[in-house]
Amino acid sequence: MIRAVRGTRDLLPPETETWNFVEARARELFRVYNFQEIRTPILEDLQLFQRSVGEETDIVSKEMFAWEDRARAQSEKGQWLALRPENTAGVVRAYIEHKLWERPGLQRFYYIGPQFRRERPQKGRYRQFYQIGAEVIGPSAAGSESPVVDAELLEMLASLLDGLGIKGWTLELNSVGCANDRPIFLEALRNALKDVVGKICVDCQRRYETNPLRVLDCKVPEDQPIIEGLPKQSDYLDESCRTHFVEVQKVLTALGVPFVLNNRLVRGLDYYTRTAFEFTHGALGAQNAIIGGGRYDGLSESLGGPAAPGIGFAIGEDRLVMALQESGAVPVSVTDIYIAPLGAGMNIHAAVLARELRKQGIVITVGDETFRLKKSLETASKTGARYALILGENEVVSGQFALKNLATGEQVSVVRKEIFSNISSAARDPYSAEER
RNA sequence: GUGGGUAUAGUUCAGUGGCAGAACGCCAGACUGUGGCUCUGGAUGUCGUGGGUUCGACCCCCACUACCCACCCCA
Repeated sequence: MIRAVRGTRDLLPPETETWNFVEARARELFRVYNFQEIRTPILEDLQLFQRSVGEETDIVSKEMFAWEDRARAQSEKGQWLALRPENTAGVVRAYIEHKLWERPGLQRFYYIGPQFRRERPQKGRYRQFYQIGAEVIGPSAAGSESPVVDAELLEMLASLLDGLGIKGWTLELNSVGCANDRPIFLEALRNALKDVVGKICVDCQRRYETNPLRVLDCKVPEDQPIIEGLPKQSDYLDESCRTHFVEVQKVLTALGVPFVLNNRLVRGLDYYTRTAFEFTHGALGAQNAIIGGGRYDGLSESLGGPAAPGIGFAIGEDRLVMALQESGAVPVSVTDIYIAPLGAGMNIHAAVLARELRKQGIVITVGDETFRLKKSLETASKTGARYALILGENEVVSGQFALKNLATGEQVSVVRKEIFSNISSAARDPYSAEER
């Protein structure tokens, strides 16, 4: 048997209803905040990620699907391609490639799509996973560095989670500084670590060499007292970063978005500056981050573009869906009427009637004239139809249709034109969340 | 890449060195034009794969593979 490859999975109904629900809600929210959709290729030049995400990050150094493409000519080498491990780099590449800074004002993009990382799968982590993300980017003169932009983005996310009915999320906030102050902080951190390196866990000893910031993120209980004594990023922010961060918090408070400061919050990608944040949710297992993001004021320049500060986030859609399922409110698809043709020659009458009703927007499933009525009603009931409509010789002759409410068992006799009005009283929004 | 767990029906899982099981689901009948409840019957399977031990292996041993969870790392 051929199976879905490791770390990938099929999303089946009815779960896909939940995915569509989440995406529809996100699109609606993006529309109101004036974000527009951007679709960048899944395949990119490997260099894009080496230069943005960072050559030394785990994502690029060992978790990317990358390969050398076939050479175009015998004398040439192939281009190295990669499946995108995240979408911000692609968006910024497109921003530069199409000179989008020439467009007036701030650019606000959103995307929904698959990303790929060659990691060992576990709960909430897949090799093909889905992100719903957004980016705000533009010249400083357009206001791209404004802390209000940060706060607004966070407020939008809070609205999304609340609007989806997701309970128990936490917004963790930090500032990771900028190119001016980060080297100073790093040096202080290294110095402080030098004295305690023998006392910390083996992973942290390795992090001390590779990525000292990660030590702050350590979860080993024994290390916590030591970490408490280490320098804090917040004490090393330069004046502009500090005021920026304070302003972000002020606006957030004014907007009524709850958050907690977490000066140990570290982002895994090299390009982040200043505001860094994470929305977490309990009951997701070890992978509790549902949204991650932050500012990347230098990214455009490091990719050869103009100065174009920006901020963005990525929602782990797989995890968001899990959180939604935890909260219990997931949408269900509904069949309005199951038409049960009864007896030879009734299929054709059923098909004609189904066409008429569907034109009115009624969701119809049609049975088959060879089915016994008992079986049709049973199938209708099991597949979640609200009504069954019996269509046999009697109905064709009399023009009176037996319309049965499958929930209550009530059955009425109606003429063709009354079918719609009899069921539409319970009309519903296909995207409204209903208790299953 | 590392560690732990798991692998038996469509699903969730029992099971014993000697005939392959339950519940739910599926199909059919009781009830020929009335579902849900009940009852009766039926189909389900290379017992993950490949070796080994044994008269005999779903069971014991070895290897492999896959999945799950966790670590590293990250959404």
